[in-house]
Order: sequence, then C-alpha cells, then structure tokens
Amino acid sequence: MTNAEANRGRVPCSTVFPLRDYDLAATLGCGQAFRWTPRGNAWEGVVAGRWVRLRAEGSSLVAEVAGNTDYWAWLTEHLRLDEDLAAILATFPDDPPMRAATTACRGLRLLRQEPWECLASFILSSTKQIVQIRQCVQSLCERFGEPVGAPADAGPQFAFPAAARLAAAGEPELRACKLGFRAKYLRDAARRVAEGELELNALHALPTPTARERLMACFGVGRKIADCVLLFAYGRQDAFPVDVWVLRALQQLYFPKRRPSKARLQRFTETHFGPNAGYAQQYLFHYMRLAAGRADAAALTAQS
DNA sequence: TTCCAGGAATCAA
DNA sequence: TTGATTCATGGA
Repeated sequence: MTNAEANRGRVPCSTVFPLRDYDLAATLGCGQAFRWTPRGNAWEGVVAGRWVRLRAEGSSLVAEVAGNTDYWAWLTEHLRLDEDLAAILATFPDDPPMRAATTACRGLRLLRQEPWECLASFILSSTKQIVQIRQCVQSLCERFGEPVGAPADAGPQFAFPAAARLAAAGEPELRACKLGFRAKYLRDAARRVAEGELELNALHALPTPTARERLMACFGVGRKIADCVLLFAYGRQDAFPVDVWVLRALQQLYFPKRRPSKARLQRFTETHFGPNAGYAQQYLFHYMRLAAGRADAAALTAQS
C-alpha cells in the first residue's frame, strides 16, 4: 500500500501555530503560488507532496494534514511563519506608492516554494491570466502527478509532477493541458533538470546574478520568470520580477509624466527599493491587482 | 468581437 | 540596442 492509499480518507491530523501580522488569503491568493484553493473559511493545497488545509483563526493558524505526524518544519518553512514582517516593511522606501501598497496589503507574505514546481509553474505563466495558470498546473498534476493522501471530503489530490515525468511526456501530452506554445518550454526545462544539466539545489549557493543566468539558460525562461523563481523559491529578495502589472505600477506611480524604457525601470528597481526589493515588488503587484479589481486604478495614479 | 494576460524568442532596422 | 511580430488559450 502506498502512503497516499494509507492516508486516503483518514481523519486529518492538526496543529496550531501562532499567527501575527499574516494575511493568509492575500498570501495564498496573490499569484505567487498556484495550488491553493479557498474552501469555506479555509485554504487547501499540496505542499511538497503533502495535502494540507489551513485556517486562520484570530492570532492562530490551524493546519491539518492527512495521517498522523508531529513533523511540521516543512510547513513553517514554506509559509515563512518565523519571519518578522515589521522588520521587512521598515526597509521599504518611504514614498507615497509604497505607503499606499503597504497599507492596502499589510500581512501579505512571500512563500518559500519548491524550486522545480516554482520554475515549471512560472514557465507556464507567460501571457496567461492567474486563473488560467492555476488550471494548467492543476491539469499537469492530475495527469502526471503522484497521488497524495487526503481526507475523503477533499477529493483526489496529486503532487506536482517530477521533472523526469514531464521530460518523458510528449509535447502533445503537455499541450493537452492547455499549455500552448509553453509546452516545449516546459519540456526543455524538465529535461535539463532531470538530466542534471540544471542543478536546482546548487543554485542556493550561487550569487543571485549567477543563479539567474543558470535559470535563463532554459529555453523560454527570461529575466522575469528567472526572477520569480529566485524570489519565490530561493528567497532572493534582491530579485524584482517586472511583469505587466509591476511595469504599470512603476510607470504610473513613479514616472507618471515620463515614459522610461523597461530597461531603465528595471535599473530603477535595483536601487530604489532596498534590501527587500522583491518583497516590495509583491506588495506593488498585489496592490495594482486589488485596485484593478475595484476599477479605481485612476485614483491610484492620482496619489502619485 | 475585441482586448489582454505574472513573457520570451526571433528578426528587422 | 530597440521595436514589432509571433506563439496558444480563454477570461472579461
């Protein structure tokens, strides 16, 4: 019997962590990770091959997994529960856009994701909406991922597929998951990782620019995707992914009159946002999306 | 219908 | 170096 079979339908095992200055919904729903689903007042997902359900209750976080365990380090590490958010926010530049973003998104945290899942997910992200990325990732997991144990009411759950499994899949199989032109990109990265050409574990020890170069050697991985992986999986807070939303934030909030090139704006991010620039980036990203959701982006630009 | 989405590769100028 | 074009797919 596999572990998944052994744990299927089991009564969940739970524990409680203290929770302070932590907006679980913003953190899990802000587009840095793609496997979390809100259900009732909880969030369900699969982390490192383990099904987990999270629920914030005041100053506590209740976590449930399938099967008995007293090992939770993987979860505190993933959620970065021990991080001092106030100390990070204190390093943000004291300017109107960051003050507004920090006020709007207080409690938003960065996660520490598994590098392969993060790289693969962001390869799928190019010119896709977050909801579509989630669908693609879900489809990949259902087709190619190993089943993981989960309570009966959670339905069948799957781990994110290993690089070797995706490398062995044909491009048509990947395209069946609605990847489109990204299928060949994902396959190329999966092959490099599976064959050891790209050693994801080795990147931890490398300086950020070198690690970025290694990631960008993959076909279909440019500066933005590499920076997402560096930030969301390797904790490199000097990585500042500039996507369409952040580009818009920089242009509208910091340079409303001029029209700096994207390269010029990227250089601006390297000096303006301090030692936790990547963290600041996620606040700007989420802030812009919240504003768009409220359809008052025009009011945003007026503040600058 | 049309526009656009957590882009990157390619090619022309 | 910079600017268009292309690549799939589907939400809004």
